[in-house]
Amino acid sequence: MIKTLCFNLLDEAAAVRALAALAQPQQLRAFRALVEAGPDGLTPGVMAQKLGVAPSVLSFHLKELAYSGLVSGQARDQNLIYRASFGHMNALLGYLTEHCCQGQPCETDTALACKNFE
Amino acid sequence: MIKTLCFNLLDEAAAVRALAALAQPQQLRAFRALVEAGPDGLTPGVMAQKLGVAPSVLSFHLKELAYSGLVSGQARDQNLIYRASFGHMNALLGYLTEHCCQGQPCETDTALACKNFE
DNA sequence: TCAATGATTCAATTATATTTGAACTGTAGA
DNA sequence: TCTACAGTTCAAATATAATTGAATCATTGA
Repeated sequence: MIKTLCFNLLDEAAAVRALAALAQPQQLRAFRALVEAGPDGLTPGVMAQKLGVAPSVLSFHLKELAYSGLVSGQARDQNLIYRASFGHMNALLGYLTEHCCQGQPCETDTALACKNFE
Repeated sequence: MIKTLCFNLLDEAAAVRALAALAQPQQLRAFRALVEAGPDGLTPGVMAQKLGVAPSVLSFHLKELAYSGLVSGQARDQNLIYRASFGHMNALLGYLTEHCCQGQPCETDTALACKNFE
């Protein structure tokens, strides 16, 4: 059965922004922490502790991630909550699948195939 | 039916290298050109023309791509042939699916779902 | 209102990436 | 052997990204 969730494909510039955001180790870790946290998200304070980085550094990296579209922040009470934008991550995977595997072995269902071997 | 092709998951450092390689517009274009070209690959000369970049610049970018594992080069007659390493690209998609979408909407078959809407 | 907390901003520094153009290497054909 | 061709390498210049620490802003609780 096909899931009904859909997403827009990115253009090259958007894909490059998203890739660049994830190509930075601190940002990749920050993003993964948000993915793990799921829809509840995390506050910058908690993340800074988890990741062991200075608040200003984290703030810088979160801004980069937000600019790339991969995370979003929302004020809530006295805290901010950041969340992974799963739809955008999806769109990135869609871009890569569409433009970087064209007609090749990794097409369409390889990711699924992989699942079966892990 | 599950395809039998498999690939190793990347570690964080390898994933960052591959993401960084694709996060550079020239490199992304070079890689896409190789993906398009498929198993036949392309020579640097042809690529330089296609992409409109100086040979030394292309050489630099191909080296980056090769270092990341996403392309490989092979001497053949008087030319070099570069090819996309589809298995490595696969491994990158595997890493992203595994570590950046955990238990979220984009899990497993969303890429397929996307296919149905394009 | 005042201090404390949570987070961002900014300018300065440091570190990395990218481009350029010239020099170099290896191979093939005259 | 000499020249031409296909690519790569290298040092220098330029551009961009990441870290630091201090200053700032907004919100809460006393």
